Amino acid sequence: MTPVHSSSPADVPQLGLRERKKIKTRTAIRDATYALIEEQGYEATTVEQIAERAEVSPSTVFRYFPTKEDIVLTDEYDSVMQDELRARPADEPWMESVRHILHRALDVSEADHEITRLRAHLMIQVPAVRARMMESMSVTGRLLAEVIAERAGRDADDLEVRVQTMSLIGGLTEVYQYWAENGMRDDLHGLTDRALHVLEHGLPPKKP
Amino acid sequence: MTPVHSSSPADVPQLGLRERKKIKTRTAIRDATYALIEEQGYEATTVEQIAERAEVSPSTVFRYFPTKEDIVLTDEYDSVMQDELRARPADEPWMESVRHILHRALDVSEADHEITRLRAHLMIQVPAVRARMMESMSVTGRLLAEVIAERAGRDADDLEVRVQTMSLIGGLTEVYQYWAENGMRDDLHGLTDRALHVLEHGLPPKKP
DNA sequence: TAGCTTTTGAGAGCTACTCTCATTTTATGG
DNA sequence: CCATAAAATGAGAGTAGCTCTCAAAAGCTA
Repeated sequence: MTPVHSSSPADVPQLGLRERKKIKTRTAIRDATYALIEEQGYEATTVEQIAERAEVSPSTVFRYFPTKEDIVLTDEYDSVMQDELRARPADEPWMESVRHILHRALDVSEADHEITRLRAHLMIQVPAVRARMMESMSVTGRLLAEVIAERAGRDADDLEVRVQTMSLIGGLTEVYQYWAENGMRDDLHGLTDRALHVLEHGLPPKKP
Repeated sequence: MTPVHSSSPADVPQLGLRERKKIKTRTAIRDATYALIEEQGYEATTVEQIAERAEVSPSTVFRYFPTKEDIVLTDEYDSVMQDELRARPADEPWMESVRHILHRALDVSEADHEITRLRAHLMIQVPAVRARMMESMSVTGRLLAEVIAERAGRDADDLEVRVQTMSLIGGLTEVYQYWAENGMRDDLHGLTDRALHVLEHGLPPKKP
């Protein structure tokens, strides 16, 4: 859900020079982007500026990332989440498994909490980013659906499975949005638990 | 959810000439857009072409619609739905109310089923359109939240209310997507009922 | 070192979208 | 009915995201 971008430069030793350079360029572009956005904001930052600071040509930027939004938003963590979900005991209720990996994902994102916050900020400020984020959430949803389908003994293309999954994604996206709108003060773990409770048992009556 | 664009030209008599012309221009742009998209596809259709066929200048097109996607997607029906939802008996369980207005909305969209299908098609073909549609769904969600909050005796800004609402929206969006992907053969009413059942009672076990 | 493949940069081109300013069109008040 | 204000339009210039092509540079293989 929330990614890591700053890869330690030493953890890929056996790769060829070509591959290593690619990774370097990729992170250079991302870092340049994050820096510029914090200085000037998202819209004010042009791809040309990004290219300049990353010391590559604009063409190269687009070779690495299809759109400007993707520079900020791409995770490589979807499949990791999927694997972790699969690693949970097969007889565990899937909602319980989801709860587990969500909290794990939150732990990871806390390590990168600068970026988590920047993204949250962009999400409520920049419509294009929000839209792109929803896109990527629905991709995550597809992966989730496969695992949920396994557990439920159903097909991943099942309407029921897909609806269940995307309703989950929708609810969780709203948690993030809520958190961002309220100044990122609340504890995301707590909010997530409240959300999962609603999704499992429906709206509890009254309270305020 | 799905809008009407072709407004009968006679149902706005007491409006000034100015207002009438505006409406005419608006629908001219929309009709031109729909026609061109069916002839050439979405991407191949430029705003310049749209302007030409609608007999206005490109500037005017952008004065009426902020983005190209909006020409295809803007509904004026959100507030109508909200009103209808409010008109339901106050003691009716809100899920039941939602079911009612969804089926009503589907009836309306059947009247315009050309456009409903075109949109569904664009939704699975054009990422930008899909993204924009999700945006507009989440706006609908905000309106829904207000009514659901009333019924549940809660605040519309409540995390619980917002999560419930957006999970509903997420699930329903997936119904539309499912329908589009499967050649728009199924009955949307039936699919919607199945979705609502999942959202209310969770994933039923096994079946295929 | 030679020859092959991959990556990069330069640059041209398209289109969505914005802004400004002059011109036309509609509304209004005397 | 005309003069004047207000609103809508068109023309045009400009920005930026994004695509494509082609030739030069860099890494790989023998």
